Amino acid sequence: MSAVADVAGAGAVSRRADRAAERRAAIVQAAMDEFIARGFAATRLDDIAKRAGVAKGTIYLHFKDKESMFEELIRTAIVPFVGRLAAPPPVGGSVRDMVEGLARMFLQEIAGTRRADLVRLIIAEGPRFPAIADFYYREVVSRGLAAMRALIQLAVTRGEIREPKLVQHPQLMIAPMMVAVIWKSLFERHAPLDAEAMLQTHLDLIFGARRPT
Amino acid sequence: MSAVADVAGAGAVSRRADRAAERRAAIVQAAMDEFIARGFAATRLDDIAKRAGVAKGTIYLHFKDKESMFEELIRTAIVPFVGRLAAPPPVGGSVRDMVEGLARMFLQEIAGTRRADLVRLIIAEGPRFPAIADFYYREVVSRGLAAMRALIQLAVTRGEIREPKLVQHPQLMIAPMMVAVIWKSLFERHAPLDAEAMLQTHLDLIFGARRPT
DNA sequence: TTACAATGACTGACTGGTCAGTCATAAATG
DNA sequence: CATTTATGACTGACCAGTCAGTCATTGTAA
Repeated sequence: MSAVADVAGAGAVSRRADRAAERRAAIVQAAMDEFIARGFAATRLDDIAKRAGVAKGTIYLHFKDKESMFEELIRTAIVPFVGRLAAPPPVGGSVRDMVEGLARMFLQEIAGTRRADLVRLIIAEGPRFPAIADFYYREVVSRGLAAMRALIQLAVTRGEIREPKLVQHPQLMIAPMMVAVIWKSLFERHAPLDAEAMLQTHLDLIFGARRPT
Repeated sequence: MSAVADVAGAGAVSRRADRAAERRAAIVQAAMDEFIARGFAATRLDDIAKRAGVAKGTIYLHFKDKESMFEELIRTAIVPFVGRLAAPPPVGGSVRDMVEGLARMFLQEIAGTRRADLVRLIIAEGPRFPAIADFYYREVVSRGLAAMRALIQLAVTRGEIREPKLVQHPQLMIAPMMVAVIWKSLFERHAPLDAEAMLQTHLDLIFGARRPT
C-alpha cells in the first residue's frame, strides 16, 4: 500500500502475493528482534505476532512451528553475507589493504549493528540447534576461513607477512573481530571499545608496523 | 556426634549440617549441568531436582528462586578464577614465558573442559542478566585485562615486544583464547582446533618468531 | 542408657499462570 | 459465489513456586 493510494477501496495496492510477502517480512523482522532480545526459549509467539501487527495464527501460515521458524530465520539472515564473502575479491593493492577493507566492513556492518547480537545468538543457541551450527559453519565459518587463508598465503608469498605458520591459523586473523562483537554485546557500557584502533594494532602486529610516509 | 561414632552405622555419617551441605553441592552441580546444556529459560527445576537426587522443594530451601539460583551459581563458579588471577605472578623468565604459561593454563583448565561452556553460557545469557555481566566484567574481565596490560607494558620496556600500541589493546592478547573457547563449543566436531599450535603462532606474531636454538 | 519430645530438613502433590499450536469463523479477493 | 487468507479464542501441556505433612536427627529427662 503505497504511493498512489486509493480513492475508493484498495487502490492498485496489493496483489495477494505482495501482501503475503510483506507480512512474512514483518514477521521475520519482529521475530528477529524478539529472539535477539530474549533468546529462543523465552520468546513468545504472541509477542512476535503483536510486534508484526499480525494474528498469531498468521505466523503458522508461513512457518511450521517455532523451532523451524527460528532456524529458517537465522539462515535467512546469514545468506546475504555469504554473498559478500564470495564477492569478487578486490585484488587491488596490498593484502593488508584488502584485509583492512574486509575487517572495516565487518566492523561497520556487523559489530556496530544489531547483527552483532545475531552472532551472539548463534553462539548462544548453537549447541541446542545443531542444524544452525552446522549451517553457520558450512556457509560462513569455513568459507570465511578459506578465503582468509588464501589471502594470508598470498601475503606470505609476496613477503608482506613474515610468519608462514599464520597460514595454518587463519582464525588468528579473525579473532579480534570476534572479540569486538562479543565486547559490544556485553561490556560496551562498562568500557567502550575502540575496535578500529584495535584493528590497526592487530594489523601492525601481523604485517609489521606501517612506515610513516 | 560424629567422629568416633559408630562402627556399625554409616561410616562417616552425616550430621544434619554436613548432609545439607552435600545436598546443596549436589544441587549446584546438577543445576550447572542443566543450565549449560539447556540455557536458563529452557532448564526445568524438576530436572535439576531429579539429577541432584532431591525433591523440588529442597531446592527452595537453598535458593530463593530460579533466577537468583542461576546468578549465584555463575558467581560461585567464577570465584575460583579470581583467585588464580590474583595469584603471585611467577616473575621468572621472559614475559613471553609468563604469558605462555598463563595461556596454557587457560587452555587446559577452561578451553579443554566443561568450563568452556560456562563461558559460552555467560556470553549467551549476559544481556538478560546484567547482574552477571557486571560481575563478570568487574571480577574477571577488567582484572584480567589489567594484569595483561601490565605484562605487556613490562615486555615493551624490556624490548620483548616492539609494538607499543599493544598496551592499549590487551584484548588482542586474549582474543585467540576466546576464539578457542567458542570454537570448542560450536565447531569442534566439524574441524578440531589445535589451540596449542595456534597459541604458539600468536605468540610468535607478538614477540617475534623464536630463534631456532 | 532408654524413652520421649522437639526440631527442621525434606518431600511431592498441588496451584495458578503461561504459552505453543489449533481450528471454527470471518474477511478479502477474483 | 467460491476460494484463499487471516483471525483470535480456545485447549492441553507444561512448569515455577508453595505448603501441609513426614520422619530422621538431636536434645532432654527419667
